[in-house]
Amino acid sequence: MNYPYVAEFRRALVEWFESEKRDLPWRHTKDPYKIWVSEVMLQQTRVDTVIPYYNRFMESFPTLELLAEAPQEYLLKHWEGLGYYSRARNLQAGVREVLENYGGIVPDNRHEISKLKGVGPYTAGAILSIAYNKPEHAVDGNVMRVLSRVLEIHEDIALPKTKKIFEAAVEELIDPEHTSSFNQGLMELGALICTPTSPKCLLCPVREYCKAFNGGEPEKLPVKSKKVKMKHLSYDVFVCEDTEGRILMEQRPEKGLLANMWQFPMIEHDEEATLTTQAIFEANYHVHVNKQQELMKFKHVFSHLTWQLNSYHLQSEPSQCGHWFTREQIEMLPMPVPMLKIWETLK
DNA sequence: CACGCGTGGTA
DNA sequence: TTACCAAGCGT
Repeated sequence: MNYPYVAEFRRALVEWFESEKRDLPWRHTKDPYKIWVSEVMLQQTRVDTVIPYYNRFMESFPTLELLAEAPQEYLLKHWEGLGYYSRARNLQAGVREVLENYGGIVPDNRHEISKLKGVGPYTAGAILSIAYNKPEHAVDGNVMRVLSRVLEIHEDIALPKTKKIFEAAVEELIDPEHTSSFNQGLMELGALICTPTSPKCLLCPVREYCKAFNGGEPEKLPVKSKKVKMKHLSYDVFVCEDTEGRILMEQRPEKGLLANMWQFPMIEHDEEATLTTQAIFEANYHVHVNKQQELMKFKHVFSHLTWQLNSYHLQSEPSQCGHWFTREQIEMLPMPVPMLKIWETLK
């Protein structure tokens, strides 16, 4: 790699991290299970968002055994609002693998830990370096941004193959005596100093060893291509309440978007089209509707698509078909954010 | 490899 | 408002 300041870079980064690191809940433990949970929650998710979820999760599932035994609906309720719900199912599957195949001890080597569901190259390296002090790379978006600037790497970080370049770089740079602080230091630097826009170079502990800073244009890095094409879908959503106060719910399929989450019945219609007729709803869900009133209309944006939701409150006769719940029971069901919005409005 | 998979914050 | 993100992984 031909980077002349390895020793100085390590020392400056580790010392900065030790003195400036944020006080975060998962930094009070070296329990590999807890580090694992924190790393999964942090995937594509902001620190401030994760903190309350992590704390609540550890109150309910302080050990790997308790998580392994949890009913999936109870687990998903703890993940409700955090997004990427397959992370929760994969985490539980991974924990069960550890109990079955490794005697309840999280593996301390990349080969075995990488076999666990939901543990990819980044998460493996993070657990190994933070919990076990192993000199393993943990390359995420922060690390690629920081090192693209420090080393002036112009490869497109949106391309999967580019990550190999950064993993190789970390393998050379990593401080073998302080693997945890080194890896976390790179990420903390990316989060606090070496930010995507307007990096705070004058506060950076490694600016003297940064090629982009010395070259003058750290904001031009990293190079990142790739645009996302959005799909738009429109639905009518029906909060159908019978004369006994029970409300009709449905569970989403076990694969795909919002898998296994609960929702009020939804019927898709093409853009700008008329609302679903009461007759169509009655036919689809086998209920007799007495009254219908508009609830709220709003847009919900996912990473790769948007929903236009028009919601209605229906009064119906009791029915034997479908899943009907009391208001108290609905509070226990894991629901995605757009359904929670409708629910909060109705209450 | 490209794409599917949530949500809330920010320029 | 649109765009782009923020500690990725599975398929």
